[in-house]
Amino acid sequence: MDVDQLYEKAFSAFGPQDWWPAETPWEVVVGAILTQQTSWKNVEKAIANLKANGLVENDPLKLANAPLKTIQACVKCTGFYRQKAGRLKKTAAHFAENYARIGDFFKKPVAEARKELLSLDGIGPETADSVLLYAAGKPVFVIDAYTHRVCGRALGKKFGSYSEAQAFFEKAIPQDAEKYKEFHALIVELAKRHCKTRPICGGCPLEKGCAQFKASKKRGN
DNA sequence: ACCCAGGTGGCCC
DNA sequence: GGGCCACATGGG
Repeated sequence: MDVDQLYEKAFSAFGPQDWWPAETPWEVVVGAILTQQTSWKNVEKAIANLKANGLVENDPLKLANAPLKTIQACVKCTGFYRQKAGRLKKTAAHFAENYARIGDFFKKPVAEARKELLSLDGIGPETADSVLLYAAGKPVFVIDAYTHRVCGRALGKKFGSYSEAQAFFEKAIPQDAEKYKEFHALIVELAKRHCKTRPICGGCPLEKGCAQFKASKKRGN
C-alpha cells in the first residue's frame, strides 16, 4: 500500500475529520503546547479554564501578562503543568513583544517562521509544524508518534527520524495544506482505533479482515 | 497496579 | 546523531 492508497482508504473509512477546532490561530498555538503528551480531552478543559479567565483571545497579550499561578491552575489538568504554564507565558511574551498582531508572524516565510518557533522553549518539531499547518495554513506535514506507528504497519516503513518521515510525506503528497491537515488527522484517527503498542493484526489495519478495526467501529469511536 | 496520552529539553556517549 | 530521563495529571 502506498501513501495515496492509505489516504483514500482512511478517508473513505472515517470521512473528513474537521480537526483542530480552535476559534483563532493563537488558540491553535496554545492548544499545540498543551496537547503535548496529553489527550485532547484534557486540553479542551484547560482551554475552557483559560477562556473563563479571559486569557485566550486572538492575541497573546493576556497570557503574557497573566500571573503564572493562574495559568498553572488553568492548565493543571493537562499534566506537566508547571512546565506548560511557564512555556505558554514565555511564548505569549515572545509574540506580544515582537509583533503588533500575531497574524504578522503567520505571514512570514515558512522556513523563517519554523526556525523562530523552534527557538522557543517548549516548542519542538511537532509543535512547530502543527502551528505552521493548523494556525498559519502552511503546507507542512506534521509527524507524531502515531505517524511512525501507522506507517510502520500500513506502509511497511520505518523512519529513523522526524525529518526523514516528514521529507517522505512531503515528497509523496502534493504541497497542499488542506490535504496535509486532513491526512494527519486521519493518521491519528487510524492509530487510535487500533492496538496502541503492538503491531497490528499482521498487516494494514484497513483491510477487511482486521478484527480490531471492526471492534472499534462497533464501539463507535 | 499498571499503561498510555496529538512531546520537549537536558544530559550523556 | 541517538538513547535515556524527568516532567504530571487524568482515564482506561
